[in-house]
Amino acid sequence: MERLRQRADFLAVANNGARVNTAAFTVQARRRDDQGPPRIGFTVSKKNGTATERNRIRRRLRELVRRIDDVAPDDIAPNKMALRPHNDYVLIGRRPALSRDFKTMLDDLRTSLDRLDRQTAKARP
RNA sequence: UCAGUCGGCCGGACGGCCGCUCCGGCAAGCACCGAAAGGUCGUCGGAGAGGAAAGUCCGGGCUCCAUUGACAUGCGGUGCCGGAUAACAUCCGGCGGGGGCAACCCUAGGGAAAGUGCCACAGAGAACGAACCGCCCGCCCUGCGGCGCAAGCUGCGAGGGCGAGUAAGGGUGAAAAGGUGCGGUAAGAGCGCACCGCGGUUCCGGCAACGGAACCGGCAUGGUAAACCCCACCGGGAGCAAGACCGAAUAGGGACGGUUACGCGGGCAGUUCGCGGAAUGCGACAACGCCCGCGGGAGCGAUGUCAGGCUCGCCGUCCGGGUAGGUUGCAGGAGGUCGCGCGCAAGCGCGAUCCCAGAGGAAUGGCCGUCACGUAUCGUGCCGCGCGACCGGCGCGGUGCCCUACAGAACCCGGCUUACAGGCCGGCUGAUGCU
Repeated sequence: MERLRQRADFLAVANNGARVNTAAFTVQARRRDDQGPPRIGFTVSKKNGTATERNRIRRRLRELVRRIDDVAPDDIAPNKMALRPHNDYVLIGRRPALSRDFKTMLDDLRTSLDRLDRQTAKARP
């Protein structure tokens, strides 16, 4: 996956306004005006714990993003769940991400992405 | 067997599926991102967190800046001795002091006769040596007793007063001016003596810290230096966000060219310079900049003219600095392992062998399975004492829980400190039992 690495990119996504909260993380999204693949960044601030715990949160979030395309339930159209190209996403980790069930978090991410899609569709008619 | 003490080590294992980062080989289109610098994408093989990676408390390497050298002063640090080391506040081996039956542990351990300060409370007294209660002596008064007819004489483990002696005892304190004992004395006192302590000298042992012995001195020097201070030794500053290279967009700077398109005057500034003992004094200077004024010019309002206003250069090419960003520094090192030698040891030397993380919004992971370990509980077998109950120990089986503590490299090393579930190994000491 393409990663966001520069501070300016993170600020751009944060200022876009499209965001969805779940128990374990917050998702922010921003549409770019180019033809590149989706890019994603992770933010886990210091208030979430020690360096070891923050590492673990980021790794589980990263694994979520990697798995999002793999196994889509049959009852939902797969292209609706995936990360969209020419979009930037930022996942902000929270402390429950340390211990929350992995499959539950995967469902969380799917519904969040779905809601983000509808938000951005509403925002730019 | 129990209790203790010291040292060392490990810090889940194996497997499956799907991934991440780096290195090396091969292959490489000119595809993708970017204005550029540069980065991304394939395949095969290999490697990929710790004992503390942590705190950032010391010591170095490395980098840049500063620096003629030496001395002095200031500031900071270190502080028994010897050794190890690149260096250290570290380590090793000793010494002194303190604690423990012992193994062993603790120790910021120079100087208090250079000077200054402080020593609360209690207590009479806390430092140019004190005298409260006492003890003792002398004198006087009172009291009591004896002798005497009386005046008086005389005695007293009695009371009081005055004067002198004393520091043994009591009491206060963290500490009371050497300690204990004997002698001595009116009572006492290093006043004398013995031992201990202290100080000095000499000798012996030791590289040294220091230890031992002999002799001398009657005792002089209270404590506090993590109070100031004194002495000895050490120390430039900042850090990989160091530093090096590449380098936009935008704004701003310079040069040249084009365009008629700027010129002049004054003021301001300041770790500046000169004069001066000095001033807020006098004088000088100024690239760039800021302000004011004068003259000229250009542009702007639908257009022309006049008056007034506003703005002040524009275009092109090149150059330099520098920001975002990129690359590098950045993984072969005071390196690991093994062997031999030297050393009590810390460690050192020689030889062989190995290459062992390198991210950058930060790789080393996610989801599972099996097993081990631990723990709880249930069932069952054996042992204890002949049996039963209870209890304890051991074994087997089932189930549940934890399915693992502290914790994540960030330029690199040597240390220190702090955190840590559970476990393993070894040395030593004490007590007890058996032979």
